[in-house]
Amino acid sequence: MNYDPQEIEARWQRNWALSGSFEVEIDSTKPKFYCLEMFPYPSGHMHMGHVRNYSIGDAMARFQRLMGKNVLYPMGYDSFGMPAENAAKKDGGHPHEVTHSNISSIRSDQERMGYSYDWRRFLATSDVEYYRWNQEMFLIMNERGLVERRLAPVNWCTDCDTVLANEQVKNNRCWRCGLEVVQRDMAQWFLRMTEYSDELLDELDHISFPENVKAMQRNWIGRSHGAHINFQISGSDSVIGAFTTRPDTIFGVTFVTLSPEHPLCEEICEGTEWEDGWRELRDECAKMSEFERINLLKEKKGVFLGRMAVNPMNGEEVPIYAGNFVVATYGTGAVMGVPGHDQRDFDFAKAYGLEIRRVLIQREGEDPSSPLKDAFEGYGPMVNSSKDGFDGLSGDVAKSSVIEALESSGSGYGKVEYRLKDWLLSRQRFWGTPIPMVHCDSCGIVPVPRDDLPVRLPLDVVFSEEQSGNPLASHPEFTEVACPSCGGNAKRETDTMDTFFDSSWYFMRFCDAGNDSLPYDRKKVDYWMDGGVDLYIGGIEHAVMHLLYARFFTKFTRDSGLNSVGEPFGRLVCQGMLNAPAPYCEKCNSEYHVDNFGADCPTCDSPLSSRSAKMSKSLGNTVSPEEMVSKYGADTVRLFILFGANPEAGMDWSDSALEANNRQIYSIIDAVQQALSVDGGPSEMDEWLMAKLRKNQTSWTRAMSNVSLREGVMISHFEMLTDWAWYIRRGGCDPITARKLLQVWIPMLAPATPHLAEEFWHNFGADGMLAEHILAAAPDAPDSDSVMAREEYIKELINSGRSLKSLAERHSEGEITRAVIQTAPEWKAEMAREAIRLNLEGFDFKSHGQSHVQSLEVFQEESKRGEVMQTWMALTTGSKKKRGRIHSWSDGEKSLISSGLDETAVIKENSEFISSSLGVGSIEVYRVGHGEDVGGKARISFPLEPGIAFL
RNA sequence: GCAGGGGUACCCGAGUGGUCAAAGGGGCUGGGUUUAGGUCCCAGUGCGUAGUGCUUCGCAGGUUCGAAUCCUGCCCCCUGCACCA
Repeated sequence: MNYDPQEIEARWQRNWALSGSFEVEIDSTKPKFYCLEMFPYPSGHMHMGHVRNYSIGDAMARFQRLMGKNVLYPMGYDSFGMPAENAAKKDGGHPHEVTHSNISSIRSDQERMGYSYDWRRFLATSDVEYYRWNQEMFLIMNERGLVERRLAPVNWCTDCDTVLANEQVKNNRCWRCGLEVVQRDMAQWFLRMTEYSDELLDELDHISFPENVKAMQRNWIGRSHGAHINFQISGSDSVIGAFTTRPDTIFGVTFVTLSPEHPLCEEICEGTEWEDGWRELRDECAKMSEFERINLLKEKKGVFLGRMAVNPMNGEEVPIYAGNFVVATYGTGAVMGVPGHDQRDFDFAKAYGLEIRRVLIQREGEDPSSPLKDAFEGYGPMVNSSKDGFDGLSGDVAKSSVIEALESSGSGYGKVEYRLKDWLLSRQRFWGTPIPMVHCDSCGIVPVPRDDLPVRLPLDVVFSEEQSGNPLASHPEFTEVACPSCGGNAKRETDTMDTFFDSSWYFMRFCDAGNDSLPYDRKKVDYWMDGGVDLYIGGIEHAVMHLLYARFFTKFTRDSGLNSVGEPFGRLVCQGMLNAPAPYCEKCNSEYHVDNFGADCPTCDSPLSSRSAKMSKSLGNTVSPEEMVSKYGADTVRLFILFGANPEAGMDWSDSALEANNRQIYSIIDAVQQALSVDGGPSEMDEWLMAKLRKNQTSWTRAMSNVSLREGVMISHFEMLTDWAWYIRRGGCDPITARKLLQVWIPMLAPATPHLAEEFWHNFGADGMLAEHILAAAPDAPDSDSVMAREEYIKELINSGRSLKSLAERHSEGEITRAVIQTAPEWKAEMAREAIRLNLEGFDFKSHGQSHVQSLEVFQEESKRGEVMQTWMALTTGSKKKRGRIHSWSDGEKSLISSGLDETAVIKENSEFISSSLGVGSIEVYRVGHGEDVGGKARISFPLEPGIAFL
């Protein structure tokens, strides 16, 4: 076959589209499989990371179709967001046009790869057909009390000109542009995601996300159980509320610390000598950059505020400090200081000369007054409690006793605190879903009635670099509106939604993408989403953001009666990084742009080596999918990607490995063509090939089901080929067997290399397209094991013969021309059969083995005793390092022995093959005793391991 | 510091009590096919040895008849979070 991937691939892509092979609807006769990749932001062309993501998804979608599943596999675009808006600002035009031209180019790249999407379900979140349902969802949330507008300190990114959600701030920097964020007080729209904190956390135990993703989400939600404790300010009506997870250390409190931003600070020290100190600390903290904070915070810094607080448990007065280490936004922004049992407080107390009190001991009997070198942060019995009834209590009992006491005195209560915050939804940008709210002078904030939806983004907006702020705000046709409630003059909300809102439910919209009267039909979503998306593939970077928002959203829609399922994703696979070589300086431990290959380090002038690094524009080590596809075809690129590493593992790009995979494709083509043209007759090898086929199909199905694609591809594209080559080498040439093989092998090639497989299927003359074919499960065949073992026997014989021959060559004068093979004598074979039989009966070889051998007839022959014993031990107990053969033989080998395999006959039948494989002119074979004991090899002969002498 | 994942031969990478000197691929070496590259096929790739032996799966111990695999301690790498009370 003249392999022209460009022609073949285009042709089959056309045919699949024409016949609608991948278009699916609800079908109650088949199990469903929903395969989904995190949809892309359309930034132009597809890059290799996308190729990896979608090649994994497509392989799984195609595999599941072969398994008879009804597979939903859609594609769409997360097309709202800043890059398009920025591009419009820079180059003119409207983000809408920029976006749509990008979508068409990435889509054509995807089509060129042959991904089997149901393109009818295409969606782009920036199209009003999609985002109007965002607005509807928002209004439903509002009706359910999940929307809140409130004034709050928010994260502001100056570069992006907008606020950011907590999740979008990494190390105090904007996740998108990397600029440091600043705090601002603004009135913003929030979604009350914290309503679902517990469910979001607890359900993690029941979903199959990778452990690291679960850990990140658990961390993020950060639930801690503890107590809220009120410390009365001495001589004031005000109270400092502090959250602690360690109420059992309440008697160790020797100070209370407020965050410098805490509103009570000012009240406490205003007009006193302490005020200046506090103001200084507060200002310092407020303007601290991230870098400074990391350095400064190593040193705990605090100022006394001049007043005392009362410990509600014992009435003791302790000083109140403001401290730079107290986070304003966590808990209450106030901490009780227990230096004896908290290292941070310990350091603080040391620095400011505060009392360190021991109120827990590590173990019973320890001296309660022994001083502490460091804080003891573990649990232990309470001591030195300045109130009766607590000493001796420890752990949870101690905690709940303290909480009980606090509750009965009204000075505190048990409390669960979360790190998770409500979702800050509003963005001060144009290219997003308009928030459907109206500000009316007389009615206040009024939601847009659902019948008035959608609130459309105007298309007649001119973007320019000079402008700052949201262009919507200066677009009167958009902002001027009649109040839906009173009809008076009102202004539209100009904030738009965070784009994570769009991606929080698109997977449900895909189930019913064309619906123009509802976000989606409940029946359809309940069918496709049952048990969640069956396989969701994407990058780890969304472990917290997207995956948490989507989980929240699904629970909200469930509680609103829109769908049944509460967890959106059944199985999540995060694909690993795609790396490529980059110049690397070991001395500076840094990577440089590929332009530096062969040069010296730009920093230290030492020679650069090479190291694998994440493909990135900045290093220039990217590989263009278009280029690779035009050079080798999509199938080669897909094969390389899937075979290079399992989905979760990182993988290195390698041009030579890509070429090797291309060669592999040629080999497969040759093999398939050969299989289509063999014209011999049946042989013993047919049964073997069929046995291997069954075995391969079974392990392939298992591997693929488990998304172990590398293993799957290895079987379909490598082992199957090796088997075919062996079949031919061993003289197999039966056209009927070959067709039986192809009937199964060709479909197995489809997940990774679908075009090639489809072409084979066509040449094979099968009915219909492979894309719509269902592969029957491999039939059971009980004799497979021994058929394979028999062939394995010959392989092993050749293998050990080869290594022996090289030894023999060193010991023999002349050239080696022949081999004499002595198979094990009947008594050894008989002994092996008996050992296998006894083992099945549960015979205790350790205690009765010795006496059993001695009772055997062969043992009576004195000259043989040593060999008999040796054979018996090798068969049963083995040596220190090697187990007895009855344990190490495979089922197939055991059945060969038990059925009395005639080794001599097998070798004779295959003598020509064996002698040519061993590179000897001839071989002679007989059972030990039936000929001369050449080279004294009789003793070495063992069942399945004949003695071989080279002459 | 906390959490999660890792460390296997020249490289990538499977393997989670015995069938393991350890799959598969890449690279490298040798042979064959090819009267041209290329492709393709076969073999070798820890050391030893006319065969059952020795050493090796981050380091050091331990459990076991037997450990890459289980346990303990340590070192190193990656990822995320981080004065979170």
